[in-house]
Amino acid sequence: MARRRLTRAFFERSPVDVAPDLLGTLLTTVSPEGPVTLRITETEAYCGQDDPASHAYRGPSPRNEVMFGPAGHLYVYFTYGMHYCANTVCGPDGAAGGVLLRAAEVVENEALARARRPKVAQARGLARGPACLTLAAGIGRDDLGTDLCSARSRIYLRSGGHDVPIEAGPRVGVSRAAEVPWRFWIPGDPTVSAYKRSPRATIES
DNA sequence: GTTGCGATTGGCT
DNA sequence: GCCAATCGCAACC
Repeated sequence: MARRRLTRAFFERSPVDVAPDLLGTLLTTVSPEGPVTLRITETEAYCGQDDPASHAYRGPSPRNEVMFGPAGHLYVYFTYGMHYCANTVCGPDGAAGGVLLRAAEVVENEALARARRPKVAQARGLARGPACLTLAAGIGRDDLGTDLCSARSRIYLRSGGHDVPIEAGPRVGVSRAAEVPWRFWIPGDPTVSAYKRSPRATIES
């Protein structure tokens, strides 16, 4: 039987609880070329205005306003002048929590994922890294604000149906709150991205 | 108005 | 391992 979409209640919890629970879940994006499904293998939690590393730390702005809205929506941001990254909004309205989807394994329609990532040789590299994941899934600027819990959205998450092992450690590439262990991954999975500490990383409370 | 740099990636040394 | 690519945001002047 088909698995149901993850519920609003799933996302209304703290991002620190949601992030590990997203490991092993299935992200499907439906486009005119067909569906692609990814099994999430790596995530990071960002805790709104309590978290110096979060885009929401300094309060609402045109860029981050989706994070301040209801849980279960997609926050897509553009960075380094060329990449998109995707988060699920988490926590109660206004808390501005989010979980960054960092890496995944392609489990349905690898052919389409490969067409979107023509230079990648190995299957495990198709969605290895947050900007690679959005490319393989076909997620971009237009998907900002998508309600993942709506029955009609073209992007949704479902339970993978299995418990998975989980490890936690510091987040990749953040220059503030660099020691907080809010990155979660499936240990040993070849699609998990390489850890890189930010060259400007400092410790904050 | 100007400047510095980012929740990154891939190509080159 | 190092660094360029490339642009929007936000901090500063």
